[in-house]
Amino acid sequence: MAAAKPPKGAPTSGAAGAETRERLIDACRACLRDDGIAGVSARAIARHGDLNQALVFYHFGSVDGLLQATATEDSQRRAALYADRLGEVTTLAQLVAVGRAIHAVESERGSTAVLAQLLAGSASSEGLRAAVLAGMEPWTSLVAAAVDRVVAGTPLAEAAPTDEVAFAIASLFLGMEMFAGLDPDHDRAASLFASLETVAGLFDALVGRRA
Amino acid sequence: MAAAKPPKGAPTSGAAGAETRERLIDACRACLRDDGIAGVSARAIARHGDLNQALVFYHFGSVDGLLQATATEDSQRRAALYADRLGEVTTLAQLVAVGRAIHAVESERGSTAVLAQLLAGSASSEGLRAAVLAGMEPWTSLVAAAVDRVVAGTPLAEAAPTDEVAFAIASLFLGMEMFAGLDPDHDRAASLFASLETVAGLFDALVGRRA
DNA sequence: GTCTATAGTCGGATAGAC
DNA sequence: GTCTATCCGACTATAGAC
Repeated sequence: MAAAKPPKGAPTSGAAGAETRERLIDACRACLRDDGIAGVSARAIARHGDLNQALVFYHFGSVDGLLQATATEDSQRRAALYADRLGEVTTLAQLVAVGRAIHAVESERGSTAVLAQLLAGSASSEGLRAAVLAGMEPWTSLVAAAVDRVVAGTPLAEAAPTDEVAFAIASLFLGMEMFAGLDPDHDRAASLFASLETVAGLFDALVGRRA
Repeated sequence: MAAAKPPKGAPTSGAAGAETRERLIDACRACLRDDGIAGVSARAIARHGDLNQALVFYHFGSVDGLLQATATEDSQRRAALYADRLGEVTTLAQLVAVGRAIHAVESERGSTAVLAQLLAGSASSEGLRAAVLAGMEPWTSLVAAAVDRVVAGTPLAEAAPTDEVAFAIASLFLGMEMFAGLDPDHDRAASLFASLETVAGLFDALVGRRA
């Protein structure tokens, strides 16, 4: 319920401490990916990174603080990594192609699964909820801008406000990943993207765009 | 990790026990909705339903057993409730309208949020994973059949295999609900459905359908 | 079938040695 | 900054009274 309260502001400034901080966040990611939010604890995280349990509290004040830091760092990494590619999108086919590529990478890394678990955890932590929400904003802005360019000058520009489409795309990614965890055998997302590319091609042709 | 193992098969057959079973499942739902999977415990569930903590173990063998029973019952309820309406869908506009109605009801009840939490929890419980997966099947079949009727005779019949569209729709619902929990102030799902109805109208007109 | 009581375990968090 | 040791509360699960 309480936000992160490290002993004194940010206790880490030296180089040694900064590396430990990173290792803790990495371990937290791995723990979320392998065991889910329900399996997270300071001890479980420490086991995943071969670290000492007390370090969680020294560097982040609480388990919740570490989860918040993980959410923040993950979303910054994502935005930095994909800003360029999303910025170049001008057709639906390109948007779908970029989406497919991003999904492939993030799914492989398990990053979307981690986000899903953080979201689930935000039901019981106000601070985590705020951190995840703040982290989503730059991402959805990027997608919204891309959608803006795709529909510009088509009849859909009015019908499908970009915020909503960006929201739909983000929701789709997240939901797909949650279901993917259920049944890892067949990768439905991959075949869905293949179908989407066909539809996107039809759409672009319809509105007179070329890739 | 272990599946449900009630003391002896199904220990409940009398009427009194059956009611307690229901109250436990209701309390489990409420607990998942309010606190998320990370906040679930036999004690927390008991508090939500004003019940005794030991009853969880008598009726379901373990907390995980109760979560599995909740997943199963919830999906049966959902399928029974919406089979009729989905069965009558033949246009995209109808499908979107039914989707909007279902989302409104389920979102209000918190049922989709409960499903999202159960899915998150299935990362750490093989038994729960199986229960949720089994519960999804009748539902996706219904949606797939509806999509089948919608695209029959259009160019999309080839491009968008119904299983994938059903998967996409289910994913979208789930993802939307998870994000909705982040930011309950504006209901993005509602405005998205409004936009979708416009697009659906365009599509139906394009393929020569009328609602 | 439901309750109280309790054994045993695990996790959050801190104190203090190094 | 990192480690060990530890307190304390919450949890799962069971035994046994009612």
